[in-house]
Amino acid sequence: MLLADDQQLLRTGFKLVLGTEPDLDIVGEATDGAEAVEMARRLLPDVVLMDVRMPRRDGVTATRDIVAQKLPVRVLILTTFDLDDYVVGALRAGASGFLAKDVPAEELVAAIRTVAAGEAVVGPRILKRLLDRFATLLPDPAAEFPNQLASLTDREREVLIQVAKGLSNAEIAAALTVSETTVKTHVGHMLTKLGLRDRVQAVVLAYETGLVRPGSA
Amino acid sequence: MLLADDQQLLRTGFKLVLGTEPDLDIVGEATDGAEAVEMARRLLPDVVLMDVRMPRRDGVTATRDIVAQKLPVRVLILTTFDLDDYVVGALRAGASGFLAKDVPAEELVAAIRTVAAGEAVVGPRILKRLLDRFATLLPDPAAEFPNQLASLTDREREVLIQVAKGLSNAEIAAALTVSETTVKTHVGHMLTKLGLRDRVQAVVLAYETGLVRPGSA
DNA sequence: GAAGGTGTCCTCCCTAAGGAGGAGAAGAGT
DNA sequence: ACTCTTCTCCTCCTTAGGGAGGACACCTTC
Repeated sequence: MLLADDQQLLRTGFKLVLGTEPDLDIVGEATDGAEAVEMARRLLPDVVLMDVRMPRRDGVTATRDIVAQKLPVRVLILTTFDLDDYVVGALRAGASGFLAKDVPAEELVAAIRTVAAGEAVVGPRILKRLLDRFATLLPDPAAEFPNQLASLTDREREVLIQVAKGLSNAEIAAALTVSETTVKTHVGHMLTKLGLRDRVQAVVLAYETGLVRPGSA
Repeated sequence: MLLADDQQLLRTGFKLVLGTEPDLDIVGEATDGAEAVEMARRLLPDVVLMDVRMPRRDGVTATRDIVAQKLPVRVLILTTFDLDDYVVGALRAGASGFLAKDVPAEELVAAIRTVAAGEAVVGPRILKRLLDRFATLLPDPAAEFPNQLASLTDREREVLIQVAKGLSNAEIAAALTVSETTVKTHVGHMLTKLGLRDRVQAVVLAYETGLVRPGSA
């Protein structure tokens, strides 16, 4: 395990707590982000305990570097304040967990073992916020399609999906084995029902409502 | 606390485990989703332990109902298999936590207390998946756009973004304060560079590559 | 100063797309 | 039986979109 925190006092505290656990070894201590990256690469610890706020290089970008190098190293972020910005940034950077620094010792120890096992840990308060935010970001698979799409007939919705794949009317006709005229009729009805001008806007709406999603193509 | 699970055996198991905790009372047991909603409203437990898969009404929609009624009740979802779909759905529904049913007893107890305190709990394996997914959902400024988009000039990419909003050439021209001819030139170049046939396919590509994302419109 | 890239604009031309309007067949509901 | 909806297909017409090809201005870079 690698300790990365600029506060000497805090490092000492961690060493005290973790020293009682025979299976957890502190193989090094870094006092800033740049040093943390260097030591992670050299010492290959299972886990890096990384403070977010550090001189020279903050914990988030340091995490990004470590993860980008594809080292067999998991990063557990420690924060004094559970600010969303840090958490989201660290998440993107590829951190395996986040804990507030005020966690009880046993929880910290348990968290380190969990992260070392390749799973994730997030402190409860932070998790709460994260989930709230996550919920608003996520498309809802179970949700009914808001109002508008409901007015479409099955066939029209089907055509819309084909349109949202980037297919021309002729291609859709071939795919559904109907005439191009029929496709044009469906497309026309679909557009007026949805109040759209052209198929381009239909594609946008399909993505925005979640009728189709990136990656499902 | 309210137990909602259609398996009698499982309910008994939970009662055994939770019975040893003096501060945790099971105030009721529901055997399906509809019943769970009704009992939650009537008994107002601090926490509902809810199975995802239940007859009549699955745990996710039941959770949605409970949350929608703004009851002072937190829902902790239990899953046998940590399938993403359930987790995402439950999240959207407003659940406060998710645990796999194979958690150790102490963890379950701790989780219930955490959820009762208004914070969130997610089992480590599930959390890992969730974080991975979350990370991909978040815009990552550091990621290069995969190959193709890189060949576009700034202006062409800018035009593509406008196209992906569903705007016509004339509208784009107005938005960028250039002539429509210019826009057509950019669109044409953009299409040939990306090997696309028309603007519809351009929209699809914009969404699929993450150049634009659902919700950012 | 020449060359390449970019951004701006033009004309000429052709086709896919979309609107209007109508029509027949099959099924569900009254 | 009758109506409503959906799906199917048609014609006629207009236009936005896209391809080809060229032109000019402004940068950097060599």
